[in-house]
Amino acid sequence: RSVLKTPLKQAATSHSVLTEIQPDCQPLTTPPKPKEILPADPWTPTSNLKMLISAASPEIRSREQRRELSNNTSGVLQAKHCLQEHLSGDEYEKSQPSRKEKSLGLLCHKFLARYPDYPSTAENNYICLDEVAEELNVERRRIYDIVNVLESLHMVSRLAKNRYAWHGRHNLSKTLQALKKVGEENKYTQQIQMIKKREYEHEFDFDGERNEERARSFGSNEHSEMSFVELPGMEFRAASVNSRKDKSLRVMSQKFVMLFLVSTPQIVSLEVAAKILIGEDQLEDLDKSKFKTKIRRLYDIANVLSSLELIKKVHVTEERGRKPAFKWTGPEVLPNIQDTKLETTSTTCPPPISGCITSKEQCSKNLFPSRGRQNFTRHPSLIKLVKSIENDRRKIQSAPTSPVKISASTDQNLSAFPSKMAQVPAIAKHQLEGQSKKAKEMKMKLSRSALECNLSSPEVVPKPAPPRTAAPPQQAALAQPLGVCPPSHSSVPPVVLPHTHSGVSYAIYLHPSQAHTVTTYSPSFMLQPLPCANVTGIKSINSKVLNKITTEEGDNQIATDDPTKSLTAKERPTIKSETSSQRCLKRSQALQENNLIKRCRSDEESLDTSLTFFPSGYLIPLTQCTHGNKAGFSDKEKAGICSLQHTTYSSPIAGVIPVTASELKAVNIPAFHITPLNIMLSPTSIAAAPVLSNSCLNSSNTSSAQNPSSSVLNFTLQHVGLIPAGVQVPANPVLQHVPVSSQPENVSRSSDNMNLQEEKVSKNILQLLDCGGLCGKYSAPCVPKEPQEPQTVTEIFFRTPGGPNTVSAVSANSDGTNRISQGTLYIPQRKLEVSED
DNA sequence: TGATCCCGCCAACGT
DNA sequence: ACGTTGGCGGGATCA
Repeated sequence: RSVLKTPLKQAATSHSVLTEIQPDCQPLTTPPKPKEILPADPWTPTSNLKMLISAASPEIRSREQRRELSNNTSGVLQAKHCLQEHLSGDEYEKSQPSRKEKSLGLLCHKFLARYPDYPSTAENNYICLDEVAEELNVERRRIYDIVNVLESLHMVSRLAKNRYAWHGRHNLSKTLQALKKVGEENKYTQQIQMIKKREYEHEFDFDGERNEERARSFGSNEHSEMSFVELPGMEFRAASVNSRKDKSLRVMSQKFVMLFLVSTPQIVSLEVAAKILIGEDQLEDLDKSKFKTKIRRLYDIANVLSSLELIKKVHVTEERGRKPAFKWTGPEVLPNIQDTKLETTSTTCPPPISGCITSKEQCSKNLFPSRGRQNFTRHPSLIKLVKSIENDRRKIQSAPTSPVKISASTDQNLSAFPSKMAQVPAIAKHQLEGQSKKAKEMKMKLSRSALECNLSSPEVVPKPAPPRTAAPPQQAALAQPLGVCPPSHSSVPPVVLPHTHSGVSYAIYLHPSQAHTVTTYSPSFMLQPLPCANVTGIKSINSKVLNKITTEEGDNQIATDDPTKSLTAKERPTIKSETSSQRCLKRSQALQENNLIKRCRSDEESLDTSLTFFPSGYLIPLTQCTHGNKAGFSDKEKAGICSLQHTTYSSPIAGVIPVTASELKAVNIPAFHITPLNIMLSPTSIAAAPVLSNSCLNSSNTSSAQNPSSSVLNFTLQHVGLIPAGVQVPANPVLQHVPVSSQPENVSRSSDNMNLQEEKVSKNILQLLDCGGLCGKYSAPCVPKEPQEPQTVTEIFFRTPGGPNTVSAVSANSDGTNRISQGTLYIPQRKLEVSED
């Protein structure tokens, strides 16, 4: 196997070049293109690092090195250090390339070093694959691996053959948001849970039934086909050029990223990822070879993502042993973009049906074309939902907490938006990252104990979270770390809160994932923009799979860690900047309300349901679109994305269904079985908690908004009576399970039970919804006919427009009473440990 | 050994 | 037909 293929150009320069050592930064052998490098924010630690790396010799080999590299600030220094040492000492050493020196990760670093993170729009950042390959002395094949992954993040886009455009991280936050959304729609969280559970149960499938059942339940298989997720601004370019089926790396990369974004701990093991990625297509024939191949590919992707510092390798230790996994170290992704503000906002809603919607849809349609026939049938599996929401501009005070820092930096997020703001220093980002890193782990351990207590009732002390004050956020933050119950709560005894208002004024949006087969594109239900800006979403997730499966992985445990970290650094970021940025966006001011658009795919199986509550009096069902099965989203995905930009959308079809709480009841809501939670709520009480925050789409860095929102959310919830005072809902988005016990004493009950209950609940809810006509057919097929038992628990998420900030669980009793567990968020866990390295 | 993952054959695509 | 992409999996390295 001599060199057959190597392209001419490259052939000449052997990889030997790589080996060469350059003491200094100056890249001798591989001259980086100066021009490109310059533009970006040279000064960020990262950039420096990159420079070093690029210049540096391959000497750097040990993992430590890599790690260092990935680390931000400190990393730079260390890296230097290391480099120097190595150079001097080891030069003679194995000149041979050593595998590591040829690693994709290193290559990727070099590649990235060539381009600025945030290229100015002015200059044209074109990438010529040939040139790059040549300069980096690698086969072009390798470059493809890198570029494909970058493409998946929209950091580059193909312009033409052999030519790509470099976008850097400008689109990153948007992309991540989009991916997160899609991931949620795909129910990846559930899939993950399921897989974990299976493993846990011993892979043996004795209980084929169950597995099967589960599998179907979330229709994991089907989902899979989703295709490449496009970003609004970039779609065309990319699409135009890429006709090839995006099958693997690109899509796989996106999916992989999605897994991180939807996982609470944000840690994904390769095994799980591989299974999910495979599983989608084909159910269970986990071929060994296939699995192996998938893993290989995942490593390739992971290497690139690691170079981007989006993930980092860790090991999850479970009962079974250590498993390789990766932890998300990238920016926190704001759940959405929407936001809402509160009461004030423009009451004027944008026209529900207005053209925007249509345009959007069309957009989506256009995008989807490639996929082909699948669409036709009612099975628009393709349809995904898009929630778009944007808006907000002024977020009231919500920003409160956000102090300073970010102010200046507009952040990448901004960049997402068009134009011209391109160059924002990434500094803020770095800062955030750096902060985040710090102590998470330690905290986690501490917090871990807290986790144990699933239910505790919060003490009575109500802590009013002032909607707008800054202070609250902190609390929220604390709570979040675990995602579970905040320590404080744990000790607290369950209290039942009277739900104060059963105010009529809230609307509930449901988007059952599969609710209807939507013939039309439109999601079966649309949200109407209500006068009130705020919207809170409640999502019930079918816990069937989820809950039961306690995570086998350390994820849960890990959760502790992450949250902590996230709290510290990330949340901080102010929101203000965002605001500003946003205003730039659309003038859709009127539209501001968030909109959610979701397409539903009629997946019978899927059980998810999400509810969004609006403070308005309307009950509006949303489709959740889990988009369907296989078809997922095709390139056209973008449609969804597009939606983002539009502030409001109303579903073309469905329109709004006004329902008052009472009506709701009438509708059968009673069916809602909510498990006995600590708090009782009348159905009506479920009202939405108005949330303030949020918003800004692309605002600042990473995570920011959550605190404020969470605080607001908490406040709201408390106010509304959904949660007892004093209870804080974690800001952390994603799914959280809340254990609910019918009786206080049950607190200690096993998770399993809880899970069961939850499942039931969800089912009940679904049924209920179905009855109400909210869910459409969805329930029947999906939900087993089990009689509802009084105690079931469902997870419900309260989502602030800004993001999935908070979650709380709500359970319903057959008696029609709704209760919310107090602040206890339960996350199933197993003892897992995550170790870096 | 198992975890990683480099290497490059070769098929699908594009032009 | 030839060049570009990139799926795929053998098998070398690493840990």
